[in-house]
Amino acid sequence: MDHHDEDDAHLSSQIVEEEDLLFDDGPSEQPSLDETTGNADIDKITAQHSDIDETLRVRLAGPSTSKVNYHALQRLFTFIEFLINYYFPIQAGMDSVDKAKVNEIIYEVSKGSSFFENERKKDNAVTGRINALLSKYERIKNDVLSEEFIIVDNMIEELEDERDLNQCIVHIDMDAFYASVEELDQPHLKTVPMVSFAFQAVGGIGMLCTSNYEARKFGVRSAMPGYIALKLCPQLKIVPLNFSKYREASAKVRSVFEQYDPHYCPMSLDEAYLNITEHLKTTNKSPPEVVVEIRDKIFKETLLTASAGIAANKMLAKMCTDVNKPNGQFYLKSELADIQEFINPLSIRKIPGVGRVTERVLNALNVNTCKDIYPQRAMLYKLLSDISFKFLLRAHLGIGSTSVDSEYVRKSISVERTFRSLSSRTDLYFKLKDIAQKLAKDLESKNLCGKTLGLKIKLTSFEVRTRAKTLPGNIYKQEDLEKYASQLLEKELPVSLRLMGIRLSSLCSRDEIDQKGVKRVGICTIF
DNA sequence: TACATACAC
DNA sequence: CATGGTGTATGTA
Repeated sequence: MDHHDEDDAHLSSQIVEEEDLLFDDGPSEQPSLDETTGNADIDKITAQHSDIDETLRVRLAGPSTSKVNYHALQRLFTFIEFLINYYFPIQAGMDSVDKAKVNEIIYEVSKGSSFFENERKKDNAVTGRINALLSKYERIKNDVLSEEFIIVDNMIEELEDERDLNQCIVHIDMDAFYASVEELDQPHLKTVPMVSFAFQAVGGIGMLCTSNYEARKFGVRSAMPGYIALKLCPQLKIVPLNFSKYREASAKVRSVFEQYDPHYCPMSLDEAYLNITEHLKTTNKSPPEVVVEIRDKIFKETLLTASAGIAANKMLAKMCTDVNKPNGQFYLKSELADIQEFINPLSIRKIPGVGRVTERVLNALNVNTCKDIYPQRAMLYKLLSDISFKFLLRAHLGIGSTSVDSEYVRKSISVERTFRSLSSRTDLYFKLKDIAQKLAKDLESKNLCGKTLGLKIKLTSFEVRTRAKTLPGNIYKQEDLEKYASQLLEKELPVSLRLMGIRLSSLCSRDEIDQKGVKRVGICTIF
């Protein structure tokens, strides 16, 4: 896992590749087919009864699994299944027949572990947050909110000024990237459920990085512990990671991107944004034709397939990628009507930046699809922060950034490790030295130093704590990292830990500082 | 600034 | 038996 690819500086340690959204979100966005479609009824909002089984199961099932409303959805299940098979008859991973069973198995296997208990705690915290929001709502629900409607509608007008429909943005995502690369070398793996793994973690197989589409049919996904995957699919074939191979394949893919947008922005080894507006001026081809050409070239170069989304901005392009994966693409025309039609029926979970928790919160406020945001706008304006609210409004309007740029300014750098539970002073300080050394090495290779030092610890109970201190000057040496991190650790003792990490932020280049660690400020004159 | 959370990959 | 690592943003005190 040691990559020194400077090009990948900020990506080099990404282990888990893209989430398996196919398996997940099929059913959860389907309530829009139900009678709940249409304007969310503001009076239907009721206090959340914390259904531990339901929310916890979803939480345990992993980051990419969205809510399954067992009560409401059970009824819809056959219908949804029919629809999915009708619209996506051959897509692997869409086979969600056993989704409830998968979550059940994960739940049963996890039950009682420290991890589980911690998840339960986090889940309860979210329920508490939701109830607080709902009681806030109770107090305002009878207000007319006419002022708020006016404010929000003005806001919408302002946001409309941000809208730029003149760019053609493409989001490209390699299909089951690591698994597909492995299948090139070992074609027999294509027909068996297979995963790549990493993280020896504390024992056993470790955490899974990616799975092929055969494995996804069993509910096996990235970021799942190996032993649970084996429970779901005992015949699972587990393959070790070969990062150099993935980087090699990625370089070939990127050389194709380069031809269409020299400023393309890679998000990981297997994913990137391109702005093909300029390229389109050099050809008679339409945007989707160009993207077919790009995917074609990728295939010829690597024998790997990619999926793509084409739209007016990055958010929409990313959402479009999801529509026809794997090995497909979707073009959303840059017309207001088309954009609205595309966005409205989508589950809010499809909005990049809306995860499990936000989905739960919004669902509690009767916002299930992007369309629901609009009728609820005055209420949401009252209940959410300005930033969160504007974020939702932009999503609803289909407004997003069109800036595709590979420039990157790092804001922090860190090293963290998980290990078998440690509690003796000696062991803990030895670990800390080890981590400080790794961080010092990274700082060295990137020529960085910084003055805010953070310590992260995860107790054996999975409780996470972070402690930070801003120092008078910049540091980068192992001894300094170790010294200040030790001071922070000291105050936490005694503890039994399963993880330790050190982070350095408020960074600057070592070239910019003098011997005292004081940042040398460029003399700015007005002459 | 310090800390906890949420999210992406 | 057993649940990762790196980085960003945001809310809150």
